[in-house]
Amino acid sequence: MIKAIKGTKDLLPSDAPRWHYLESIVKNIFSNFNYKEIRTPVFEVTSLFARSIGEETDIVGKEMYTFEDKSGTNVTLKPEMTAGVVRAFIEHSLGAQQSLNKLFYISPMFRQERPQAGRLRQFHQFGGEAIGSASPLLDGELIQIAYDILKALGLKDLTVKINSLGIPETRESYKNLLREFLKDKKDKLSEDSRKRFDKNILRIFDSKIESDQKLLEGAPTLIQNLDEESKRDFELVKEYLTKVNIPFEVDPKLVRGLDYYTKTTFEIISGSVGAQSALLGGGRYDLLVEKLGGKSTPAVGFAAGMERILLACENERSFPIRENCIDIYIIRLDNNLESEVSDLASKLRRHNLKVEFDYLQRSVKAQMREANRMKAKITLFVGGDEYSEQKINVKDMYSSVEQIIKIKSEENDKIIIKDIRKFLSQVRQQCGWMTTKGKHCKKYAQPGSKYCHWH
RNA sequence: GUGGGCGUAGCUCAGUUGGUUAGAGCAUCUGGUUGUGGCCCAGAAGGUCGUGGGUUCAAUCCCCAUCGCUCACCCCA
Repeated sequence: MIKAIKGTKDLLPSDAPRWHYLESIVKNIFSNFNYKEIRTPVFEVTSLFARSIGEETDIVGKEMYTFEDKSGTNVTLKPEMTAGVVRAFIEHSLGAQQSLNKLFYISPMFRQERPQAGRLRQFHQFGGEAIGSASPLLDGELIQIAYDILKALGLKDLTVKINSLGIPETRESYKNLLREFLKDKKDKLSEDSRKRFDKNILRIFDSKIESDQKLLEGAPTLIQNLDEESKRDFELVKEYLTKVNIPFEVDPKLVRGLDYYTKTTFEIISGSVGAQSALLGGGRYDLLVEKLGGKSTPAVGFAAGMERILLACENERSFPIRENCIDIYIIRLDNNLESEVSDLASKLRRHNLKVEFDYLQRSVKAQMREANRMKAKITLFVGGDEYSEQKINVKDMYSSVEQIIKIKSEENDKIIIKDIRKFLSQVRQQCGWMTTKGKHCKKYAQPGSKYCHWH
């Protein structure tokens, strides 16, 4: 049996409602803040990522899906979105048409890591990028968008962490301070942290090893050593968050791995997923546009892991999924009426009704079971005496009330549509089929029940 | 790349301290009177016990290898 590649997952029909729900919230909230969607190719020239994310990072160093295409071009499946967005921004001179571009995206990403809970080789991110302004209002705005999306999904166990990395000059001098501080303790650091000491000393703060953290006690923090402008901007970000009621923690250890960050960085972590607890992360990247060959343009953005978010939602049972009901199931009473049933279904479907019928020549009982399973609001019975009198039996599946209605006038089919619609809307009103408050749907939507989508 | 755990039906899992035709629940299908669902009842279908070797009269069970899944480290969303 051929199986999906390691670290990739099929999103099956039963998963689709959750994803649609998440995507609709993302689109809605971004749209309230007037962010426009951008879609860039899934693969790009490899050098784009090497230059933006940083040669030294693990992403570029060992996690990219890189290959030569038939023309010999070295291409890479995108491991993150910012590089591609900035490339598109520059290539299409978006900055010339509009001084500030507020963009969002939803897209698959690829990184060849060992899979684990909340980590896949093909995964999905949504995110936002505001390119063209250095205003800390945008830092705050993006954190607010991110936070509001997670809240809209019903998530509770969230922590917003923020920090500032300052500008490269102050960061370099701070690194020297830290190097000085740790110099004598280097031998006592873990092996990984010793590597970080040489490669990217700031990342020692990320170490999960207790002894490393102990050695860091009393270390100078980056945030105390910021330049005046970064300090002021950071204050403004905090002010923004306070005003919009977003609880946050200043975490001087929040370093983040991508080379292009400057000033504000942030992360939102969840206590309801596994070890990979960062649901999203982002920050300012004021130098990246210029580095990639554009005009010097400040920017800020974030990226959110959709699988991780959905994992947190499932663990917290944070939102119920509305049962997928159909409007009408047509029952065929005589097997030789197959084409009539199909014909009727086609007409109803063209009237924007969700209609299903049996394609397998099954018995009436089996058809009814199917109608019940699909949670049809009403069933139509086609056949028998009524049908020869141009009438059909309509049944409200919730109350079991049946009614004979005329199916055809001499002139056209419009009358039946009208009557069926009327019956359907009565059914909806009577028992609240369309809402989760309705008795029937309530039964099916109970979290933990076997009818619930959460498993 | 490193380390731990696990592979029995579509799903969730029993099982045999090695011994005849490998089980359950859920799901699926068919029935329970001529044209009616949910509950209930009856029946059916569905498994090379991950794969390949080895030990043995005999392996789903013991040993080895391999593959897959999973969790954690690294790193990151």
